[in-house]
Amino acid sequence: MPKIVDKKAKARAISSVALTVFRKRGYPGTRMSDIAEAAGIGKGTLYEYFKDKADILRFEFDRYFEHFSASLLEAINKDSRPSEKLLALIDFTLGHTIEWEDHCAVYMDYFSSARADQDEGFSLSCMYGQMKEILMNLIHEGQESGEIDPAFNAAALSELFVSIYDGIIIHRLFTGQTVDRELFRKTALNLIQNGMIVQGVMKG
Amino acid sequence: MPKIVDKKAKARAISSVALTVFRKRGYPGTRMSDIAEAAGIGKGTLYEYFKDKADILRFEFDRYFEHFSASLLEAINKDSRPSEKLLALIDFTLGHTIEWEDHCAVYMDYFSSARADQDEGFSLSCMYGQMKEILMNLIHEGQESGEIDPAFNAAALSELFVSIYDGIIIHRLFTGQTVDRELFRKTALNLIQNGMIVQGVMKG
Amino acid sequence: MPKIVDKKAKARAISSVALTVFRKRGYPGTRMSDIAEAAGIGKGTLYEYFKDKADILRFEFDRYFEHFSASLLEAINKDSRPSEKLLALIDFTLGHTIEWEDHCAVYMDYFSSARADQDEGFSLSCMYGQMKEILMNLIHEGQESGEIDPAFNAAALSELFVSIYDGIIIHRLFTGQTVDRELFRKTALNLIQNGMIVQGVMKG
Amino acid sequence: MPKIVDKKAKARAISSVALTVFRKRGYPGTRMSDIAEAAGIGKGTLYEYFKDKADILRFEFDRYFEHFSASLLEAINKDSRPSEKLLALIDFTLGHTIEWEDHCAVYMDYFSSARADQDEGFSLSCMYGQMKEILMNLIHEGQESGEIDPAFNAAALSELFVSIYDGIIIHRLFTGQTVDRELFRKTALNLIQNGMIVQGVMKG
DNA sequence: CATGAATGAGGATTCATTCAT
DNA sequence: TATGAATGAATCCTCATTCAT
Repeated sequence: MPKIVDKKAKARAISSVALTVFRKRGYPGTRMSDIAEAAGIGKGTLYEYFKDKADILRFEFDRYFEHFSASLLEAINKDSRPSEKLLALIDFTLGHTIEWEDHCAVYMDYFSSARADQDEGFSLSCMYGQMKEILMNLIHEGQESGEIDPAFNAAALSELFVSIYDGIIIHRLFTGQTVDRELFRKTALNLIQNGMIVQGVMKG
Repeated sequence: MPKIVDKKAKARAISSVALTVFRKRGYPGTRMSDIAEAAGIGKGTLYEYFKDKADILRFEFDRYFEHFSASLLEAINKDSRPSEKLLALIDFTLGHTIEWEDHCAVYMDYFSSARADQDEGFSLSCMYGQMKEILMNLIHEGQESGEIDPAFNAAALSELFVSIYDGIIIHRLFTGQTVDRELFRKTALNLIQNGMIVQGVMKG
Repeated sequence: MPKIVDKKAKARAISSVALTVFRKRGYPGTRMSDIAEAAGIGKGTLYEYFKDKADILRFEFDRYFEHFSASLLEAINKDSRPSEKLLALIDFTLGHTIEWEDHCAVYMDYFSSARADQDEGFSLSCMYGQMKEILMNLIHEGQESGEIDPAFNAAALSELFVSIYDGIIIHRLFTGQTVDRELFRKTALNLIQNGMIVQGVMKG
Repeated sequence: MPKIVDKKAKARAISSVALTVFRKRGYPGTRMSDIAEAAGIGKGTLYEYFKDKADILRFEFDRYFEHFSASLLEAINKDSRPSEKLLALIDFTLGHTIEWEDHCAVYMDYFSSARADQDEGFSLSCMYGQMKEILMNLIHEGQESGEIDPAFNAAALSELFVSIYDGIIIHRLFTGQTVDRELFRKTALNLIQNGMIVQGVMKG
């Protein structure tokens, strides 16, 4: 009678430990043995749960992304106006970088390693594309309803938002946090709100 | 009489080639032999001009940083008002990411994977620190003169600007460019300008 | 259940093989792959048991030194008179060079070329210092009790003995053995005995 | 009209500088560029005067050995009795290690590298053989004339003398000098004299 | 299932030697 | 003759992955 274990659960437990190690040492700087040691299991055991090193990263990234996607829709649908939805979305992403801070490091690691593996053309545009799509639609709607300054190019603006999201993550990764997170979040939101929203309409 | 070579010039030529290789293959994914081959020289020759792999990057980084610092002051000093200076500074950095695109991409790549051994004399925090200092001073001045919305926390705002700078670079690294650069630059500048500047004062 | 290996025993087996390779090819001339091949294992496996090349030697050196130190005290304490102890000590060291011939040869080889980086924890001077200390004390005692010719300077004489020890080893390394070892040992002992001991007292 | 230089003289000047570098860094630890730099010439120039790195060492060794051989005969022939000749010879060699101290380091380096180069059988016995031959003859003569203790095996004793010579050199190389050289020399000579010479005969 | 011992491909770096000038 | 720029063979060491137990 084989020992019965919840493979899924153990995989999650392992990758969760791995995440903290990745966070500390960076993905390329982390050895499989580091992970095994931190998880208190044998090196070989890792391969019972994951195909290879990248697979651990991928697994944890997927968790991150799934949660992100699911929560995103929820966050948007609370509000009704396009501009409100848009701000809610942005606020959500900023909050998400705080809540899933450890994963954000992985997020960067994931892209870097993915880029390195595939000589050319590993395009993340598909993943980002989804996000930009949502943003663009909201911007368009907001511009049509007069809530958002029509002077903005929707594609450029949505790309900017995604870039800001990435930037906040990586800058924190590089320098650590120097400013209080919630203050930082509010600052960012204010800047975007002031910069984008047509005041008369919002207030009216 | 020996062959006479302009060592400085050749070092620059090599590191310049190396940079494009780093861009294509990523820093960790680039072998010294790749660089040598691309530069049309022997592997050993690299070590006549550079201490090690990181030294090649450091060399280009210095060039980048020197140019950045020098141009920055120039860009700022054209204008007189704090808010104008601030916008000029932001505009300059955005333009700089376009002009030095390869360098930016490679640094992001390097720093996001180096983490573990970030002590080799790449003055990342020094560069960011300097930048934030300048930003904060301008924001403060602008707030005192009433040009910039006093509701903003200067430290948070300057960190946000630097984050946006990083974000633009890394997002481009991940996805390539999907939006016209100049349009993108203008969009970012507009958002920041609208979001931060007190209109009455500016127009007055 | 993993393969269980007596790491200590395997390390000794490997280093033991390595020693013979060092002896044959010289320390600098021995490649890690030579050792691996001779030991019938993979190159990487060496690093499971030893930090680096020098560590293999260090391991054998420790074994040698431990055995040397332990046996030394034993050899001395059999006799009671200082002069007898001294001769026993010298006799012991001469015998030791025969018994541990390979080790001796390799150390000479190592130390005569290492010079530049003699800081890695080979306690050469410590070993010599200890030895000279013991020798000097015995000589002094012997001189006080009238067994040893008081004309000798104790420090110089003990340094001479250690030099002879080194000389016997290195000469054998260079030329191989041309004279029967036991005869050689006896000759050396006689010379020293005759040269140092005050006859009247010994015989009396 | 070519620049006329005394090739021999320049070679000697170079190898003389090289010697001091070898002494300091050891032969394997000395780079050709180190020598060139110390000699104030270009790296390539070394190859105008020497076939390769080993050739520089060999050159300097030859100088040493030639001087040694020539002076040796001189030293011996001053005295007439075998035992006096023998002691003079030993005294000469001891003095020689003091006078040619720098070369002694090279002497060891030379043998080590020679051993490393030739997988097997690089036998120094020919060189040492000459020395041992002389020693053995003197010992035999001394024993026949009753000056030297007939209990000694001449071959073993002469090998011992050569070993002591080597030992003094290498021990000094390892540990530096701790005892005054002249005192050390006298001590060694006394030990040998007392140990070997039949007193009655010498004095008689 | 679990393990960790074994592996070897892979890469950075060194340095004696060559050779164009 | 003198040079030093260029070279690439050679070697150490790392670490993801495999597999016998």
